[in-house]
Amino acid sequence: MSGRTVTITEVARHAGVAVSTVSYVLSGKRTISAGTRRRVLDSIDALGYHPHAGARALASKRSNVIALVLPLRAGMHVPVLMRFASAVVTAARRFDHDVLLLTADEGTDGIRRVAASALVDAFVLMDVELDDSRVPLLRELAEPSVLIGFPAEPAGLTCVDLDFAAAGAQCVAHLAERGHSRIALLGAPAVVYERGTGFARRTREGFVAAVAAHRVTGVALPCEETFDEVYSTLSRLLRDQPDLSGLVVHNEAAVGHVLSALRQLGRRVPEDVAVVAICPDDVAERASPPLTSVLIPAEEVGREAVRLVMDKLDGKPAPDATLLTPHLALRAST
Amino acid sequence: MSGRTVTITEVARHAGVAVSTVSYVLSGKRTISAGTRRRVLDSIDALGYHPHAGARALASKRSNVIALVLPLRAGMHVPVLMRFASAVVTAARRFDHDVLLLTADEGTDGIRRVAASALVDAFVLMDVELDDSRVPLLRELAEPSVLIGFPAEPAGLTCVDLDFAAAGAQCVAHLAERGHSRIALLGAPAVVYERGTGFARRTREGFVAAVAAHRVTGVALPCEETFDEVYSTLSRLLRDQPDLSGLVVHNEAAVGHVLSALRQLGRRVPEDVAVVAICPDDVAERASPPLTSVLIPAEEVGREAVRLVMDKLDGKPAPDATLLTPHLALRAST
DNA sequence: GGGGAGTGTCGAAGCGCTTCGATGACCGGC
DNA sequence: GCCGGTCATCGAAGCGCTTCGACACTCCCC
Repeated sequence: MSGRTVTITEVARHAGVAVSTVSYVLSGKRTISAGTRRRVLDSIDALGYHPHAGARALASKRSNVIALVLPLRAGMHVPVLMRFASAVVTAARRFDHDVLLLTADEGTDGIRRVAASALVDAFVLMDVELDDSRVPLLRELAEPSVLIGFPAEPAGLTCVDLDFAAAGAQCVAHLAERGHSRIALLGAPAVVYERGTGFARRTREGFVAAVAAHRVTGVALPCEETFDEVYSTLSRLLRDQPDLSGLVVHNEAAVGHVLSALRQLGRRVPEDVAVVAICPDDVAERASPPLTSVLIPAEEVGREAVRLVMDKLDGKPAPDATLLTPHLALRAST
Repeated sequence: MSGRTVTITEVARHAGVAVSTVSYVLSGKRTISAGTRRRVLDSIDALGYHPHAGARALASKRSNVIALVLPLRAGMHVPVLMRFASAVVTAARRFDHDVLLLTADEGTDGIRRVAASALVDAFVLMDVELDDSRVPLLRELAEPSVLIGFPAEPAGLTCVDLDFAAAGAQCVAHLAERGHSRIALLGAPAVVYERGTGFARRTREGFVAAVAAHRVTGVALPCEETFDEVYSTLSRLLRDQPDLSGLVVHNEAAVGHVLSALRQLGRRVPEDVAVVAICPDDVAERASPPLTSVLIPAEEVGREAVRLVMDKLDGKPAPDATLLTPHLALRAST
């Protein structure tokens, strides 16, 4: 099979109709009688026809490809990124679109280039930061875009993310309900807060607000990702506050170290210290003990981002902000 | 700026030349006088011209896009995958190509579809397994492809990977030189070996061969990824072989647990047990103590894969197998 | 039983680019 | 001073598709 590539003309000839009729069968943009449609569809499959993407893009001014733009900083959050990416591809396919991968190496030029060359119809940006250099460019582009994460000035943009403030608050509420009155948040490395990464700050804000609301004592600390740093942070914390009994960990890479360090400091989980994590499910499940956690719903975020960008492509209005409700999964650590 | 999109016709008019001349300036396929070239290039920049990707693909039968096909199984190896992906994109850009991301969800149909629709010119497959359903399809496609990893029957295919057998052997050699005569390999979870994943097996083979060659005692065990499993495997191992003093860990997810478990079993690293890991650099560096490791050179593999696929696109011959030499980085754990 | 409103289908004109053959201008050799 | 050969450039023919206007029917209402 597949000697040469099959064109719409051959399909038309095979089905005994005009080329335009085949096109209309495929696009559904004009009514076609059931009989003709059948014949055309049969010919399509008999010949193994696939429309030529370039020709289609040229004639229709739509490439049916969206760009997925990777974050500026590699190294953070990595496994989650992969799940986002995979979710975005899967969701895009459901709208009959493919996904072009763009890295930050090329910076804003890459975005400009693929937009200008009509390679893609729209953009999904992952892991947007508060002060993101790609954002101003997006504003002047004709192509629609959706951001995963929130920049400092999100007005007029379409952004999706987990509601991290609610996630932080939910962890506090959970620990408070369990009777813990002195708790701590171990967050991202200090540099991440300084850089102004939105999700880290928002979690902390949610934590702080909930601590006040629930009338418990809580302290939020940044947390480096080496065992030694985690160990010393924790031992200091437990020395200063011996009755600390609840811990919220929002740092995927440090989760394992936190558990090891507690073990080594002679604290049992959950008997002495209850631990809630904000991290992907697989990390929480693989920990020992498995962690009660607020999962980062990568699939859901990816799917939602694609849905929004498709709405915008169709000219439908899209809400500026979409915050996905966090869900707490109960496991052995609380 | 950028009211409407600029076409080659407008560039030609602006520069006072024919459309074909502009095209030849861009492609270099015919000689153009220096003066004309200059004028054309100036016009291109003045107008901000970018060739329309679809039109170009239609006329030239080349899309300048390659497909990057994600592995069938998600969840394994994840951060490394992301680095591969990023390396592939960066390398592809150097050849003026973009990268389309394909997931396994769509299976072989996705590959067939993008090939038939001329969306991509070539394929790079990540994390190929011994018995990979995508391989037979690739063989019948006209588009060139390169595999990262090795299937069971690689004849006639172009494959790239780290030389895992050499990596396993190198770890053994390193430990043997340091005077360790009783060592063990903690590998991937049992299911990974059963599934026939190439890199896991090849590391083990390299380990076993090197153990014999260096006349040391060595045992290779699969290794699950929860702390409890790691702990019990290790404690059993140390009970049965109290003088075991060298450990090779080829399981990114278990690295942290191995160190915690050793700590908890009262063995110091490297004083009591020397540990070598085969894992990405960042994992080795973040461990405590930082691990001597054979790094998985994601960037290099990605770059090499792209280079090979571009050679094939140009009709140049490409070697069937490319094995990248492993490099051992000395750190505190041995 | 003639006019208007749908239906279903066709033909042709592009979309923006590459590429092939043709054409002029210019050169050196006789 | 005319001929063959480069060199630089042009014009036009597609590439495979979508879309627009036109056309031929059928149906129904007055």
